Amino acid sequence: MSTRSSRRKVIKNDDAQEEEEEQQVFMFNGQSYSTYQEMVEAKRQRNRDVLVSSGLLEAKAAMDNAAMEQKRAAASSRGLKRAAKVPSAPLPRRKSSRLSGEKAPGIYIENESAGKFEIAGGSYMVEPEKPEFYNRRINDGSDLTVAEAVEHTGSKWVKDNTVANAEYFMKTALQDIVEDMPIISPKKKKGSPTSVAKGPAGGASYGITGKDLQSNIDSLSVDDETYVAKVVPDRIYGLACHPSPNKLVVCAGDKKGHLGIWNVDQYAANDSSKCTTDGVHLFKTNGGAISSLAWNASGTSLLSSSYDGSVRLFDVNKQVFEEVFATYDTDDQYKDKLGYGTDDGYNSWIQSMLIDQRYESGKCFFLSTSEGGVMHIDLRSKGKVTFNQVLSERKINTVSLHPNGHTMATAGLSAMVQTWDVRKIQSNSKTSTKPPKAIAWQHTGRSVNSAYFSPSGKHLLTTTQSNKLELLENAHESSGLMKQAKTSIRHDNQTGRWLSTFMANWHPGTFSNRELFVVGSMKKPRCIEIFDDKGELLREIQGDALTAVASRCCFHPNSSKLIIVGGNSSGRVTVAR
DNA sequence: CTATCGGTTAGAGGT
DNA sequence: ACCTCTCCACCGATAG
Repeated sequence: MSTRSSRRKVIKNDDAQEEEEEQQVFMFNGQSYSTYQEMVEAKRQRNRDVLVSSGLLEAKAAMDNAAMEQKRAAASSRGLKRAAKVPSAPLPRRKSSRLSGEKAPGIYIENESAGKFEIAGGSYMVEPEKPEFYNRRINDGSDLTVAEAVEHTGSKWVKDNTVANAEYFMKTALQDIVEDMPIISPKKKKGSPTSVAKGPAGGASYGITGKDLQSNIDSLSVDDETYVAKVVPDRIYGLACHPSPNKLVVCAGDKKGHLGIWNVDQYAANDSSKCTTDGVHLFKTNGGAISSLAWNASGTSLLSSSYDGSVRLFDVNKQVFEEVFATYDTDDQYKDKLGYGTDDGYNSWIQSMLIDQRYESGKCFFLSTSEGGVMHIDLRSKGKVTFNQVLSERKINTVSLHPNGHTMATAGLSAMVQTWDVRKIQSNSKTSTKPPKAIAWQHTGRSVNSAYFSPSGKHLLTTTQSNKLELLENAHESSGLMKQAKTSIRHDNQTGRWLSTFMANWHPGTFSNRELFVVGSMKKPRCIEIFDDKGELLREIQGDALTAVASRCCFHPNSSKLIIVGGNSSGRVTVAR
């Protein structure tokens, strides 16, 4: 349909000279109108009709109603609470130096880009603000006591009893929890490890099967606000449960380097009137986002890796956060550091960490970097970098080790999933004779958030930016281009820039040959999804207490009942049990 | 090839 | 009820 009006000049009388008067006719939709205004009115009426007939008005009304109905529930107030604001004295009125006649020193901005600028002119030079420690780390790398780690969180979070509460929990309560743990780990064989040690989490089979498993899954709920607490101030990157089968202690690491530890059942165990913390204890252990958090199998040490390039280890017996690894550039002053020469520049950081389960101590781990590097660190004796190799041109998001103990999967921004033989990776990119070669690979079109081997090793589970969850069968046996995944689940993984990316995560045990994984979801109402290794959606857990997207989720590794924890973008942790 | 931009996305906290 | 802040997540396009 034409919406253009046509304008015609009609000459009424050719002969009459003074009859040169123009008479205009305004055409619209085949109708003629004698005045412009009438034509416009007709056009407006047409537009109104189109709007009404399109149904958009009804649709809008329906949406408005729906929006009214599902009003956002208020976020849980359990957990961290800010110290009350102290009203500050009004600042003295600023005096203009220009008005008071002071002369500028004749400086000007020489070069400005990306938020940085150089000041030139005169003798006045402004030194760019230098961070106090390498890569804005929390300190020079020395040990951090529990009290210091609490104090680093700042006055906003530290109240009268905060330090004492945290010290009591870390020293007494946590030690009790560790001592209370049954000894599950089998004796370790001497010599070079051939398979992943069956720690409490390592692929142990659980008694729950068939109907019991389903009813266990069905019983999971997030209805009560006691299931939610603010554990860290900012967005959650790393999430981990303490491996104790009897107690629920959840740890979360946030964007700013905070570590929050939530003793979930403190209320049940203690007289609630005495609890001022809701069981939440906050520390700051790293200077940048905590990219990964993990407990060793025996629950004695907690490792945190950070964007600031450091890895800290909290040992329950030593009661300090020890910097066990940190990246440094090739400046001579760092020559003696373990991480000498592992920092590739200003936009290089540790993207993920994986505890190497072949060694029970938890003293060996893999690190992946934003520059596509993978390192293996071994702290058992003096501390060494077993290897440090560039495996990708772009950031590597996750590293996963197959239970066979030698097939490693990497995934990241290069839009590829790749497998490698760790036994064949030489120690250093610079000195090795040949660069490492992938055993197998698959192209995913877009970046891969994560790729994890299932506890049995049968499946490699990927979460991708092309909105898929995929299960690759026996990926450790393929070479060359991998076969397309048999199971591919459509899943909205567009979390945008304010939420942590989704990373579908396995339960570390098996359920008589059945395996489970958990993943967050953008669906409304908000929910957490559980799938099995066939790709079947077993449950969407939703409830009144789950009001925000749980972008990082994991299972409790050892509880005989299923427990899921999820972390959201405001530092809150939700427990489904 | 590198840097930068705009678009997308969700939630809390303050007024 | 609105407005503001988040600012290395990632994609695709564009400029230099």
